[in-house]
Amino acid sequence: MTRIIFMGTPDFAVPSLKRLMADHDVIGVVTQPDRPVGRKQVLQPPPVKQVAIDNNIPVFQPEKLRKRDAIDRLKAMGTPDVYIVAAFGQILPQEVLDIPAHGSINVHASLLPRWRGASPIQTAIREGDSETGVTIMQMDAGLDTGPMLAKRALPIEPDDTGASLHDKLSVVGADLLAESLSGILSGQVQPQPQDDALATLAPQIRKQEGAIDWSQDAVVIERLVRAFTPWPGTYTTWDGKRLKVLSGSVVSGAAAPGDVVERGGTVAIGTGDGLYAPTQLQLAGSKAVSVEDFVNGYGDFIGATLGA
RNA sequence: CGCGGGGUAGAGCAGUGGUAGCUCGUCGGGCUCAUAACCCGGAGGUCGCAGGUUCGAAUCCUGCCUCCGCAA
Repeated sequence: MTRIIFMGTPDFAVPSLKRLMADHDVIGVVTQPDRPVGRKQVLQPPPVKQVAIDNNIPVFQPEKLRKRDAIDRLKAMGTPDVYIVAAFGQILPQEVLDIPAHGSINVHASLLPRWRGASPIQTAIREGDSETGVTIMQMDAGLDTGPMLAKRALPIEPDDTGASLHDKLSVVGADLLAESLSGILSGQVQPQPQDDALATLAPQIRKQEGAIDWSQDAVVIERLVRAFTPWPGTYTTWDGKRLKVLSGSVVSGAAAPGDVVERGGTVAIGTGDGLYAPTQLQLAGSKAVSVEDFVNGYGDFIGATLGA
């Protein structure tokens, strides 16, 4: 039984936490503070906190773990053998990393050193990678720069979305963590330094990146839509209103960027190269509908120009 | 009280005081070698709920329920 304090926040971290609880002694959970969510702005606990509460594990929710008193309170939770971090959402100062005898271990959703940073899953899809995976690493003061302890690859399917890949990787991460933890702690695993020359960065996504630029190639747009599903979503504008593009595919043909045309019975939009045929659309204020329903209701959609 | 848009036929929409309409689907018939094509015809709606104003309300007013976009 290893004594563990777990640090994580969103759904991605939940499978890892659950696996650790099954096999080890999780003496505490550190997660982000409750945040206001939804139109009502109701405070909602992060998913990881909910799991901790359900299992009677003490929870600590520091606003900033770099603050003096936050570190002191963290220490007061007890000294575990190791901190295990999965999508926690805060940068840990060296002082914190060094508290446990075995340091701090991170579960990261990419094949490091590729896609260090906050959005490895979406970025891998967006850039058209054919595979991605999970890396478990010894944390150091840098951003996902520590030596690697275990790695597992996973192909990115043509229909994978940010959501589907997220779900797969969260499970793979939990599995890999569970399988490799004892070997890591016993010193049987040789840490492998990352090759900085191969490093790429997956920075935090800003919502405005979801705005579709129809002058880009259809394949690029198609990947962006999948990568940003369901968050932060992709959109264009039509008739002065925001139009979410929820899914679609690339079809052959050509039209001026942003022009809505009809090709062989399907609705398609012109891009820089090729056509993009949306399958699910959502106009601001109404619910998501198939492109067929959309066109039934808005007869003047075909012939319009989007994103103007 | 963060800002804003909706709830009308099975689906998506139009209709802002005077007998409820469009596209798709559906049913029946026709045309065709054939069709997700085309033509003809039909069924299907207490216009979210409850009050109010009016000779008359989907349409105006009040309250409520509910869906959604932005923001966070």
